[in-house]
Amino acid sequence: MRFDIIYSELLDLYIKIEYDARLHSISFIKQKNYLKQKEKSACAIELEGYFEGKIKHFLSDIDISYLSPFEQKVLEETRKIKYGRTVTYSELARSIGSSAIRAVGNALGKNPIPIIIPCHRVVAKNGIGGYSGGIDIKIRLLEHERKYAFANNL
DNA sequence: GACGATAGCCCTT
DNA sequence: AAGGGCTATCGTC
Repeated sequence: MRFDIIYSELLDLYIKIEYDARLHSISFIKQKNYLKQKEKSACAIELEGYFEGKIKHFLSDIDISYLSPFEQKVLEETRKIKYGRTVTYSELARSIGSSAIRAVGNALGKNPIPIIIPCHRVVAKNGIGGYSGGIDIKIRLLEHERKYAFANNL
């Protein structure tokens, strides 16, 4: 398993990206306690593009095979939400043929690959809902996407 | 069984 | 308008 660290000005946080052949996890960290990598993964480059408002969808291969079937379904469905758009927990549940609205929230809370799996685009019907990494991150990501959503292509 | 990143309804300030 | 209680719903632990 290898990892990269990048810095996000938008969030004022470092982001750790763990991967082997496929992307394994993304986590937000306050301090860069690790050495800088010489070579960045494709995913790290994509993420940097994302924070510049240039990248609007990700091509990186992900590995979430160790999660339960339900969780995988929720996260795969979340991946289909387009840049700058939002969907409610209940809409997401319905789209996978379930009425387990709260279970959807739980599954999203376990998302090991935030941003690439855009769980920040899932909101409550009346309000913003939650975010494991901290609600301020969710708000910033959504504002950032609103800002760039209509800049050019999708 | 209890607990949620829900939702809807029905109160009370 | 905002917040609390109650209930339905269902996948995890």
